[in-house]
Amino acid sequence: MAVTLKEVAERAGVSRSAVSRTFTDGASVSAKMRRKVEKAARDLGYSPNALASSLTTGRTKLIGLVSDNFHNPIFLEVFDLFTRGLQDRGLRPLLVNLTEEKNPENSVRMLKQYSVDGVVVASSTLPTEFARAFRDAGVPVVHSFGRSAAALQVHVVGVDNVECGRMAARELVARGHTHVAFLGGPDTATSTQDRYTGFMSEMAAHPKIKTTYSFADAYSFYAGRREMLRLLKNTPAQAYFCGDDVLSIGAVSAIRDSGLSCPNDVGVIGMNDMEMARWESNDLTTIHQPIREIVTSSIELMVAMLDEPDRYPEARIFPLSVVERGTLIPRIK
Amino acid sequence: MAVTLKEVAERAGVSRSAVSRTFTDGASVSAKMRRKVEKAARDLGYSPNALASSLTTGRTKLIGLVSDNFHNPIFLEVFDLFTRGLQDRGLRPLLVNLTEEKNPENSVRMLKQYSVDGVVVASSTLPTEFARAFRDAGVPVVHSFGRSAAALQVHVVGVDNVECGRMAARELVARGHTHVAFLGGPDTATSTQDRYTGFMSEMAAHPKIKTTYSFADAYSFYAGRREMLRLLKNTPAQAYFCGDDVLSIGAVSAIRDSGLSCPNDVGVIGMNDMEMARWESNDLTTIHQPIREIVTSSIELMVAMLDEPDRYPEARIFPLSVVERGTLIPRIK
DNA sequence: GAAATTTTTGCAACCGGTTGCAAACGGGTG
DNA sequence: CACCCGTTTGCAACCGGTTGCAAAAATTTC
Repeated sequence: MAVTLKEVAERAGVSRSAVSRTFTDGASVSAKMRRKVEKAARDLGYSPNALASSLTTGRTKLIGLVSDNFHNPIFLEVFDLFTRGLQDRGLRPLLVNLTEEKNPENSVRMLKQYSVDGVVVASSTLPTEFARAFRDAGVPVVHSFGRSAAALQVHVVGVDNVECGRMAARELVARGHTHVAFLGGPDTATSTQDRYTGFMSEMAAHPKIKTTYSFADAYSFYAGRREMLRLLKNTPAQAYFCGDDVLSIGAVSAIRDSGLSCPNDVGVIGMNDMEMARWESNDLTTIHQPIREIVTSSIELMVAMLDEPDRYPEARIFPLSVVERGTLIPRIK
Repeated sequence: MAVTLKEVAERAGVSRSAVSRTFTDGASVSAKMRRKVEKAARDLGYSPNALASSLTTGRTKLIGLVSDNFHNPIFLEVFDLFTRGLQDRGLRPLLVNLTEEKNPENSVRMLKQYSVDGVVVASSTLPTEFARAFRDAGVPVVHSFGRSAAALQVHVVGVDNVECGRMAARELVARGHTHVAFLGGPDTATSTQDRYTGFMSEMAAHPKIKTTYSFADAYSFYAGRREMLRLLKNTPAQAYFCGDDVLSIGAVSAIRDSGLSCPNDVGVIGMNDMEMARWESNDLTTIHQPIREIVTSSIELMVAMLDEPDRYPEARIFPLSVVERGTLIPRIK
């Protein structure tokens, strides 16, 4: 079917090695030879078989892009950034959907079978064992949007979710509220756990402010809406830190549909600052997570690891910032 | 690094062929042999190299998943369905982001280099030349969400966008409006062109109803909002068919922010019925596109083509249906 | 229990490339 | 022109598997 090296060699009247060399840069070929080979290759429409060469070189330029987050629109932005960034560096993303996959075994095996050069785990909800499983299989791993444990086992790029929780708490405190609350995503997600910890630790410094918390069962609109509707049946807090923008939008819809004003009766601050948060119809006050920078940095780290697989693991933590919009009353003073 | 067939063979004290055979189903191996080999393989942690075997079998189980639509949240649903569907059949999606790519050459070459078994082009905006370019390269192609031309060149799975335009027109007519309009996405997208054609052809049967049209420059919130704000400066139509849900949500936000009521002063009907359309905060009347069925069918078609590459091209067209929600006044009568 | 038949196994060539090594080449010196 | 040295080229082995073929083993038949 496809044109092979051998055919090109025959047509150009040279050895197979010569053809191979003209297509690997850094190899020694004379100008004359190169011209002959390129002509023959062009005539035949030859392009080298990347998989065959990977057999000897040990590199496939395939990168496993593993995620379990196919429902939160922010991940479309993430996939866009990852695919383009990888492509620009000549790497090919092999997408793995881990939704409903409770253990990493299968994916590890599959990615090993395809000899990926590295794996990017892009998820804030997957337990750290997943990333570790890939590392244990001897594959370079970057965990984007992951948790940076003290005893770092794999490279992590993301934000400090504990600090995120604190930051949200400080924002709510700065509004002068007397009752604030944490409305997290599923409490199995590491990001939720950390934000909860941060939120609570900051609030511990303000014992006079009543602080409550609860968890929605997913990072989704309906989970947020449902949980907020439930909360509104009793005495709700004056403002909520929701663990995610989509969740927040659901919560806001619950507040408004209950005949309450969103910033005035019940405030909401989200997390992520996805594109949709900016839409005038949502106008969500939220904490900005620099996803572009996180993705870019993850890719750079991945590229570096391809040359230096045993690189000492590092955590790259990016700063967060509050984006003030219309779902939280202004700071006092 | 990785364990090879040869090592397993040595440890089990058998030939390499024997090992190969126990890992290819349908091959002849005795139960005793199988046990020996599997034991050795397990001890060594062996798993066969899919790329090496592809060299002789000519199959990689790699499927190029090509798209240029990384900004419309509905495509996250599409990617979710595709990746899971392909995985379930033992196929691996190699994701290609065609954003900003004006010609197919590079991607065709790249996918050929990786010897993909097939290509799924998932886009309603890419010109048909892209799909054709892959077919010309001798790779099985399915164009999902594509246009089904009369002279079909590649397999297409999707909806009839001309009919979609007609259906929207009929809905607006049924409301008794005297001025309706088409607000399309970019007029370079084939889906927009077809919906425009259908809309106009249906309205031609109602000469007493004023019909106008315009195009937003993307399938995006801001494009929709911007265009609608512009339209509202003059005499707007009583109801608009917007070429996409995200566009619609932008248009609705423009209407409401201008102090007008959305169903009563200016109505909107969208297209796609993405998850977000259902959210109470949007409550968008729209035309449902059965993406789950389209994706499933695309995958089935792809699988069929792997066995029969020269299959005669077919178009699989799925029916649309109107989902009535809150952005269009009720039908009269 | 021998012959005929079927199943299992190993050999060796092959898939499409890469690469270490040594031979061939080219050009500069003396 | 012989000699030397740096480049360029081809040979052949190898990467990790698969597979047609024939020999070996197991099973069936009489």
